[in-house]
Amino acid sequence: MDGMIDGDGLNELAPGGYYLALRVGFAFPMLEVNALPEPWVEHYTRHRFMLSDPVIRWVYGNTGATRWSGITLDDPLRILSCARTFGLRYGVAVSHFDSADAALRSFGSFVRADREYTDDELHALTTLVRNRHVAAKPPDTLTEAELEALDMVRQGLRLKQIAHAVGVTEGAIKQRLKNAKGKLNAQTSAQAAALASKFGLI
Amino acid sequence: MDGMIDGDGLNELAPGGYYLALRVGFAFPMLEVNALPEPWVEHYTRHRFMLSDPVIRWVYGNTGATRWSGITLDDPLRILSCARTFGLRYGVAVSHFDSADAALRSFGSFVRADREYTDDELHALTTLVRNRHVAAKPPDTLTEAELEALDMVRQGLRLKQIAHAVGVTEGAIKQRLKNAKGKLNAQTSAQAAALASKFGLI
DNA sequence: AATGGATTCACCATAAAGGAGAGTCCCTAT
DNA sequence: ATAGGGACTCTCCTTTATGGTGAATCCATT
Repeated sequence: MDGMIDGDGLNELAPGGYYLALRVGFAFPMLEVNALPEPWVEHYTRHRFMLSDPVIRWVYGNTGATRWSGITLDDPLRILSCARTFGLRYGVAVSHFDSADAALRSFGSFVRADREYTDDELHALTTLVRNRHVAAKPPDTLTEAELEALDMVRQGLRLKQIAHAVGVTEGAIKQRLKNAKGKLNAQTSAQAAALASKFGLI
Repeated sequence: MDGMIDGDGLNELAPGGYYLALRVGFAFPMLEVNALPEPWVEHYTRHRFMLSDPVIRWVYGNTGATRWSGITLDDPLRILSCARTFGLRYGVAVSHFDSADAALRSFGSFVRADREYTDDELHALTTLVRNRHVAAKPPDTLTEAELEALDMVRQGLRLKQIAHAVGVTEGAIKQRLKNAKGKLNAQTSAQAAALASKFGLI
């Protein structure tokens, strides 16, 4: 339903579930993918584990990859052992930090129940997070006029209304939307507006 | 540009800026509004203050409202005094927890530079966060068929393609989208899809 | 001065979206 | 049982969006 494809073996690398937070800025990520088991998500949410979670604290304080078992931060709420009771036994945390790119971070947590992760898998997951981080980068080539038109489409205005509000002809708005669709690789204005919104461009 | 209106006096209550995270679930909110001063946002982001920020830790551990000056949690990175150097002098933290509503929390941080907040203002901000929390609640009356159609609109499919993929007539898809627009109070399918996406419905 | 890019606009044909109305199916409350 | 209500379906018609083509303008770079 989501249209997300698994071209990078994520389902095989994390058969027990995973969590991805891509392009975290001030506090929260532009894109969040939560494929952890629902019971654990429910329990984690209800107990507000995030700020105490050693995995979260590790990815905020480090760059690279580590097995959960290699995290030496204290765990007063015993969140990691609690996770095991939900079947989340072996895990890897990956943190990617791209200082050149607006200080945006991406991180992921990956789980399997059968055995500890290998060094190769750690490396593969590091690469995966980096690739997803790059893939989630929004295009920066859209002009102000194009973004303005997209934003008004998102708000439910018609081309005629947009043209009148902006003070140009309807043809100009069409052209702006057409350009925007091309740059966002979108088939329709609705998709382009949704993409621009998801990317935080509007 | 965003269409957000200030019908609740937020600009007067927080002349120095504010931050709102509405309907926080597993880790991240459905809606984030960051109206803090840009230099502070930049500094805060680059230093990854969030997990250490006593204000964030307070809202995650409490319900209600407090002045920043009344937060007794330790502040090893001296984030609050650092904030003062950016002009964020007096602040209020509000945390709203609605256990009856899927364990979703909302919180906000509000700033003014001229004087400490009054009790009345604390109360007003508490009400404001609760109202915003409720207002951000997505409608739950959309049917599966309607959400399916909206999701395919968001992905850039045409009505004809949607109808063919789903196995119904184009007219049926139009009706589903019409119903969805009514329920979401949207003028166009593009707006409806963007709204449903923002609400996390699709 | 020339090149290229971005923007703006017009015109036309076609495709898609939107609106009104009515019928069917199914579940529920009277 | 039966009268609603909601979801779903469909048709007919109107309005709107999209795609293609061409062209003029403005601007920064070469």
